[in-house]
Amino acid sequence: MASGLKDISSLTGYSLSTVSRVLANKISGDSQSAKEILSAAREIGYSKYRDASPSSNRILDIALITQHFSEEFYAYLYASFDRICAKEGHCLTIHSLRYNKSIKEQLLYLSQNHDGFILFLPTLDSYGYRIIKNSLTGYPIISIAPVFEPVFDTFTFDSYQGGVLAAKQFIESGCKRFGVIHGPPEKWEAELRKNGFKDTIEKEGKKIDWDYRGDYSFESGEKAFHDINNKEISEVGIFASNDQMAVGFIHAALEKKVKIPGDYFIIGYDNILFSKIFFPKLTTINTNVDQLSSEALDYLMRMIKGQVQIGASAKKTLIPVELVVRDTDKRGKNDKHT
Amino acid sequence: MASGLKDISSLTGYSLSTVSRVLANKISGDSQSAKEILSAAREIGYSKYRDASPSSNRILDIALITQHFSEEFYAYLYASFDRICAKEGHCLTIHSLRYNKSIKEQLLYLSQNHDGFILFLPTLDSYGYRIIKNSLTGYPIISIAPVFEPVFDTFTFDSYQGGVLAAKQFIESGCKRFGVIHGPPEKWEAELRKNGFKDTIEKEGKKIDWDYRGDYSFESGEKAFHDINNKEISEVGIFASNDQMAVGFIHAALEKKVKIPGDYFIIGYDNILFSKIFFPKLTTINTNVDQLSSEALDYLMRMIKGQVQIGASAKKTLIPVELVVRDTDKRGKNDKHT
DNA sequence: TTCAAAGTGCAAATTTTTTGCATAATATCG
DNA sequence: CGATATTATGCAAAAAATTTGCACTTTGAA
Repeated sequence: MASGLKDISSLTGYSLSTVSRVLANKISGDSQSAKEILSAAREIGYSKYRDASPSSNRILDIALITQHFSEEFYAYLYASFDRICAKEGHCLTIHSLRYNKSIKEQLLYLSQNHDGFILFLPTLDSYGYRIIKNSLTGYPIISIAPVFEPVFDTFTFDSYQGGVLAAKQFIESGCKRFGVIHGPPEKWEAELRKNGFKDTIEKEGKKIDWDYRGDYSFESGEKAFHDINNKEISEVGIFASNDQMAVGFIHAALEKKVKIPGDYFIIGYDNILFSKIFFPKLTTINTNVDQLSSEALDYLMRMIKGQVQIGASAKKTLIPVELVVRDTDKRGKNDKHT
Repeated sequence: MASGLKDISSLTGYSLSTVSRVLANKISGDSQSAKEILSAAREIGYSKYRDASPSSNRILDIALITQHFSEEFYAYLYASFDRICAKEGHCLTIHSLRYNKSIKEQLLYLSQNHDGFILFLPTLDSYGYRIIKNSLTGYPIISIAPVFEPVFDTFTFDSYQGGVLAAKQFIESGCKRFGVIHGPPEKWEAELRKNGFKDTIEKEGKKIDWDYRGDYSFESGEKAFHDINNKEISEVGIFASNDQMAVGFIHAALEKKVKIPGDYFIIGYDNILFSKIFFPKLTTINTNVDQLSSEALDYLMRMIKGQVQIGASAKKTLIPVELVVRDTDKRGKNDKHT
């Protein structure tokens, strides 16, 4: 089913020359003819479609490149990016990188069918990122994975601010003692969440009375509870680096008939579905994924259209997060079912 | 960055003629040269790559076509298909259909870059499926969405059997009264789950004492509890058409200090993450997504290679499901933490 | 060892794409 | 409102890319 200019010509009614010129950018891509020709070219899969400059009339294909993981968050992320992309009339495809194959090879192939990449590769190291950068110079790429030193322009949530918000909530509601459940230390955003919390507490002249090194899992939240419970510290405002650990902590506490809120107060991070369903409803930090998608895509689009320089410096954009007050922080104690 | 035979030729060292012949299937695709040429052709995105017959040496590109939804299940599904696909050395991409654009147009475009489709479109009606079938005759397509009358060869879980398993468990553990929480009636698989349960109960000469029409949501599970609780029927074995409703039911029950298991027994369906985490741990029907992916992909591969006829009759393949006994059915009462 | 089948490269044949030129349509400016 | 510049279009010739006939080489089975 090889397709050529002839097919596009007979499909649209324009002559071969016109079709050729549109696809070689010898005619401004904004005319009616260009629009028809480009859309026909895309539909029949004409190979030079992607060489046409990304005018207002061309559907752009964006690849979200990640590694699938069986977690609610991924479903959220994909749905959000897809929704925002659809709003702009562009097309999103999702791909999972294989680590047993050459990253370069995989991305090179994908770059043929797409106009730009959004990378979400939280486990990739700087070295990996540089390989990508070097094999695709001049190709529009942004990243949405939290890293210390970004190689690509990066959009992430303001994890540090999340910690700050949690700390402020505890302080303002009169907590006197503070604890924190860490995420895995190799995760950059986990450190930021913790540091935002810690710094804010200490700036107020208070200190962290207890901390526990978790790994983001439900089980490590349970273990965290048993740890603090053995030490018999109570009436503590505890910030968990994610909701899973927060929920694990509460679960273990309830089994032991320990009151939350009451004996402990908890704020989580992520606002996963179950944090608003289960009893007691979890106070947590909400991340607005649509806002992240929207800003990231907007920037990528401008990159593709040549309005933003590619590859100069790698800037970071932090998307604000917000506190969602439910029932597990101290303040929520009095007005439970909101 | 237009690429041609010349590029492939200089990349692989073979002459233009050889390259041309490999890509036009004038040479068996199993030779070493064919392998090198095909892989180079794919990497630089040569347009006729997909015309080459799907020999053992060609990477196949499969599209999983769905509509994204922010639910754990979707993340599971994508990860599973991707894993199985990777095992075979093929490449999976995921796409979300837009209902405000021509389905035909979108799929036509995708068919250019892929060797076959897996459809997961639970909300599409027969009419929509027929449009797809007619616009892509001869193209390898299978479906994994539960429907009454399949248009494409379909692989789904044996929902009816799930209901049967739940009923048997209740009967064998000595339950005397039975209830069911429906899923939305327009969902074919929800009806099957319910019917499997009902038929098995009735075959034993018993009857369904209570039923409630839910909509798969957590909230409708809570409402179901309030419904049965007002009617003061107790010691009932209740089969919920999904875990969300089962968990909602339990949640509402625990708030009212009603015992589960005890006053009610519950079996859910889906085995979502939280069903094994929360207390009491939910007895449920597990679906083996990897098995579904594996069988579906295997069949699609054979379709692509021409070993299975396309478009003759639309057969259904039912993947078995299994009962996971935890704490909420009657039997689980005695050995809680397993 | 022999012979058939499949693979390879060169150069010619064929197909596809681009471009020069003439003309038509559209926009711009006084 | 008309003169003029700019852009779009199609034909046919030119250029580029791809396929194929032919001769030669390699490989594997008998």
